[in-house]
Amino acid sequence: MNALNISVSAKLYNKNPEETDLGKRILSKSIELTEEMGYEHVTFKKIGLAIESTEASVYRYFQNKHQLLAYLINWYWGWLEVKMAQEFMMLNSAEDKLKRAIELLVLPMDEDERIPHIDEGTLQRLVVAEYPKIYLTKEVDAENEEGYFLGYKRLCDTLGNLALQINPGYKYPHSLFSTVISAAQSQQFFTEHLPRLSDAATGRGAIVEFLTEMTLNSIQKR
Amino acid sequence: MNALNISVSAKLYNKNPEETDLGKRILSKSIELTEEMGYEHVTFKKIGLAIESTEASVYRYFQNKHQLLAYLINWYWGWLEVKMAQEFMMLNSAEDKLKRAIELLVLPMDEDERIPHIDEGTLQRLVVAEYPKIYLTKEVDAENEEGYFLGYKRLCDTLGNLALQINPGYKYPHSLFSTVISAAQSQQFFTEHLPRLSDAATGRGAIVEFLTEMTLNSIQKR
DNA sequence: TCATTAATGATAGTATTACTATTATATTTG
DNA sequence: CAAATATAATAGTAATACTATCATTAATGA
Repeated sequence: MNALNISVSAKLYNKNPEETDLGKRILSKSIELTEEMGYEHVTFKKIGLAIESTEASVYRYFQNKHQLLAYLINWYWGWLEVKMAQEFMMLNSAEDKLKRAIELLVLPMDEDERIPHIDEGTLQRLVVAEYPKIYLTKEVDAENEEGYFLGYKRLCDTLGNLALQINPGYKYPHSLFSTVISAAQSQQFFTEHLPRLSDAATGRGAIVEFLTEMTLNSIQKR
Repeated sequence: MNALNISVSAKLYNKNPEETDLGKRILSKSIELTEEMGYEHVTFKKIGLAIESTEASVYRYFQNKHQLLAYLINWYWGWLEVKMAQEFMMLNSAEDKLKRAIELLVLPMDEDERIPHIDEGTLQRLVVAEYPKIYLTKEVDAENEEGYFLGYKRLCDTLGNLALQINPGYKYPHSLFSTVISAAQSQQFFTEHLPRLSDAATGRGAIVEFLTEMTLNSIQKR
């Protein structure tokens, strides 16, 4: 069906939403609703209403709101990795790849027409506003074993390996890229809502520049 | 009474908890409970029980759980600033001050005996596990106007100004320190729960080193 | 010292949430 | 066509996040 399929751990759903029409509508509408009213205000009842079905139907696909959020966020990281892999083919140096990766983290996304039920731009804004909520819980260790955070980890590894290509002696590739990915999100949020916590009044370009400088200066042999 | 008083915006409480015995017990126990069972599982009813009073009493001090969390986190940032100011007096160079600031962000805190109703070590762990939850909401703009995030902003400014002493031309002091403060928290969390997202198996010393390098390499004129 | 006020305790009640369960109906598949 | 499966419709429950009321106690001040 789809030319493109993003893999998400089977522990992140009850029933695979990518396999049915109703499932896809759940994804589509829950992205919309969550971005619009914020995770705390979303309920399965509201999603049921939005997909013109019922609460019970949503529960057949996801155990609860938290699992649904984890699914969406993992889908996003998975999708970003695919995007990056595509773009990296056209680049030669690890440095160029890292620079482009940072742009992909920060710049607005346009819709991928191969996946009509997911609006990547809206999903990106959702991730900016909600991503830490999937791991900042007391259930983190149990959920970690279920693979709730694989998307983030993989992305971190990928970027960390690029850093090691530039400087094999760099000691903190994982820390650096968990920091950079996280900062990419929070700087977007701060620029919009808490501008005193950023210097990006001029927009996303400044965020990209800040992160790129920070990344390369950290890695560089000296 | 107290030799030391941390100032927290009056918008962060209904009735000042520092002024009464019951208020202090609320602070003390809610820190304990939140750190222990996680923000999501805390209720005012449970806090009421823990202070041997009632739900209604807790509501007299704080409008809701969210405001209470914001209070605690602001108190923490305020207290960190005081600590830093104290320690900075013994240091001369801006670079030394920054280094020490990063240590204070990451290393475990010991109890300040002047404030017996607040266990700073427990509060620090609470902040590590919960701090983004106070701003990642749809109410962020309204709460920002009420001063819910002043503690974070002030700390960011203070550290940003130190950076500007080292390099007055540095373009991203706010972005850098909101990133560093945030990374200080999340690296502690990752080290404990999602170790693939950090390289600090050796402990907090490695986090300090990572952050210090990243900070100084970013600021340095070159 | 008494009267007033303020703080707290005890209890009840409400709307919403986060589910679980049941049954009926439609659709698909073998 | 029979059987299995997916979904829709509905009901029900325990917990949560409050709001409200009233009684009791403690503190204050004339």
